[in-house]
Amino acid sequence: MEQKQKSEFTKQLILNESFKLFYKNGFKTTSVDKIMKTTNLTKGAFYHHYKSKKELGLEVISSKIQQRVYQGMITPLYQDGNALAILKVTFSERLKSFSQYDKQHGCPMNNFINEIADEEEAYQLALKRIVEEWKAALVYLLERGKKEHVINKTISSNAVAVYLISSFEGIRGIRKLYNDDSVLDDYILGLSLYLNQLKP
Amino acid sequence: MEQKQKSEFTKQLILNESFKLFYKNGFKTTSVDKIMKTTNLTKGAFYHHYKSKKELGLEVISSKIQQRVYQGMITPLYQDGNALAILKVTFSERLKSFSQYDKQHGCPMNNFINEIADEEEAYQLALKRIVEEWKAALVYLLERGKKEHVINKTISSNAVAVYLISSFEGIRGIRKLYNDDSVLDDYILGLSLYLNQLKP
DNA sequence: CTTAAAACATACTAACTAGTATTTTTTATA
DNA sequence: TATAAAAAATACTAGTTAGTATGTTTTAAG
Repeated sequence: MEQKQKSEFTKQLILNESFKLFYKNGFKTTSVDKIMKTTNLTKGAFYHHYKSKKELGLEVISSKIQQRVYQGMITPLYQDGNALAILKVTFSERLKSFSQYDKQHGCPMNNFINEIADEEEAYQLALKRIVEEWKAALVYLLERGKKEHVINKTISSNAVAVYLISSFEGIRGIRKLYNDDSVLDDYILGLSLYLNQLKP
Repeated sequence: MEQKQKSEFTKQLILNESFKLFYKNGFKTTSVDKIMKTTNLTKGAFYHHYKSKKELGLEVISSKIQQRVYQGMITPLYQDGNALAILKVTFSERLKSFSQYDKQHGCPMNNFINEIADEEEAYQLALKRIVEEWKAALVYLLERGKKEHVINKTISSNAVAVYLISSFEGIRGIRKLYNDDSVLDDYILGLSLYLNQLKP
């Protein structure tokens, strides 16, 4: 009984440290050796729990990264309340809540997308799954907003959802180039202009 | 006299092949060995022309990538004509003009930003320079549009410029996840909705 | 034609890479 | 408490990495 728990703990430890190192230094340039050094375990433990680095990468995406996006950007969209206000708050508060570290290193999902999505279909699929769920949540909220006469019925929810996701992921990258938040402030202003124009 | 030309040709050859390989496989995972194999030259030639891989990376950014962004996204903004129409055409035509290969591999600049901007200040600066010139061109065009009563004077040109750049770079990444253009069509629709709302 | 420098080639280093083979330690259970 | 399986450690392989040291070839200029 205790063994299973300990084993699961080890696997999670490797997963957590991997996520951190991938976020900090990139996936391809983080070695299994480096990961295992931070866990104070050895390669034997790694290959006991994961059959390859690729398998680990996929699990980091479908577990750690998905959780993060859900918590920060998807779950809030299912709240009750004015759809437009929820959009505005979710996007801008998320940006404002990031630590200096997170601003400097961008979006873990976007980093993965740009580093390895064009390399291997398995990564592509795992990442697409998250984006699609994000998009679905946005479309749901926009449609609700339309029903409740808060959002212009003539606009395409799909198009707005894609545009919102694109701009958010884009700014997470652009922000890496700067050492202050002015570009984020510009983005938030641009976003709120955009959202205001979705009114009926 | 001839020597200088040949030497310059070699340096450009290395630069061009590097750009292609960085675009295809990423910067950190493209080795100097691989680059020199595609040029049919050897390591001796490489380190004669470039003092390090980092120096090469910086030159790829400030030369190859800058040229590409200028040609595709900046120069067109300085055309005469309706500012809003120029924006719409420049962004959507650029997206539509990409080859399958370019759609799959995203934006070279955005790839660099997400791969190495948080690693080394020199890369950050070289990339920022391009983004700033792009932003300046957009702001110039938006201001001209305001003067010519084509664009709403109350909006912030800076904010719109940042929002446009973010969404464009974002969609270039998101598109990597898909095998068809529907997400690009959604983006273009979302963009034109957005641009229409910039009218006075 | 000689000479020196520039352009490039060859052969190396030391560190790192993903993954494997084998052994030791720990744990559950009979 | 004996035993087998799970968990983890150790030691290895074969390949790759950026960069260097030392050659050889080519070219320009006297």
